[in-house]
Amino acid sequence: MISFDSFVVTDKSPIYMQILRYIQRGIAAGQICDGDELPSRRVLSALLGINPNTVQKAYRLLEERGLIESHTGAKSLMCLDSETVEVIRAELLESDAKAVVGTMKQLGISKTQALALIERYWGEETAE
Amino acid sequence: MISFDSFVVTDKSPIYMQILRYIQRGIAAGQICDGDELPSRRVLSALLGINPNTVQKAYRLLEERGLIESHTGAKSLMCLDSETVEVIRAELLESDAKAVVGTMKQLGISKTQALALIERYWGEETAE
DNA sequence: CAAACTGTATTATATGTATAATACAGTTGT
DNA sequence: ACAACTGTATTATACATATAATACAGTTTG
Repeated sequence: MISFDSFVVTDKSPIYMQILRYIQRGIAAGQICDGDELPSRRVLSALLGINPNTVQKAYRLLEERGLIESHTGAKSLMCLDSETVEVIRAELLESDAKAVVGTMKQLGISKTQALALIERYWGEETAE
Repeated sequence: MISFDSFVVTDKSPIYMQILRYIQRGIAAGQICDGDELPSRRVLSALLGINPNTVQKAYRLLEERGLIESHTGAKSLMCLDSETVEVIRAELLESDAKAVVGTMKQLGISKTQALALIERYWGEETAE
């Protein structure tokens, strides 16, 4: 069963989009795998304190992207192959990197300063 | 006169928020200074191809934050002191750094990998 | 079988964002 | 003074997001 423990709604973007991204990041990080069971619409909505329709909207998008399989009455399952996982991972990495480079450049930060800043905010990550 | 040449509406967030951020980043980068003249609501809306009311909403927020001064009939001017500029700069840097660190960590990237990725996407920035 | 769960669909309501069309008061430039 | 610009305000409309309250069909489980 996919966990939503670390899901938080701080963002101002639509909740159904945040759910979508949460799943995609889970896939990219290898925490969410093919065949994994998703919480039901009602259960997840109760868990997150949001409307079932909002969860449904997110799940519908995931299905349209071919990432999950849903059938009336049955539980919804993740539907992934290794190629899909790699594509998602690459997409997320690229968009993240581009975003940070873009905003930092706009602030007039040098590459060295940017790297130092990120290193500092990485915090107590010791190993690696 | 403050330039909006490098302003683009790609983001999904509200346009008036994007205008707000654009100004704030300009302030932080030192491109926008105290006393600078803002384009009028009508002119900027025509320039960006959006509704005057949307620009007004952004300008109103800037005024509520004390960053601009507006008076009926008169042109709107930036209203900044060095302390304000530093606060804005620090806020933007912190939120950007936190955002990228958060998302990269969620993807299970190591600090070294993250730094390498950013360095790569920084592109052809030669000096510094 | 029957109860309790699934997914799916519909209708209504509220709010935020954006547009459109005006209107009016104050300032600026000729 | 007068025209052309400013800022500000109002009303109406449209769309996206989110909630609420149901309803129904299919499955899973005891």
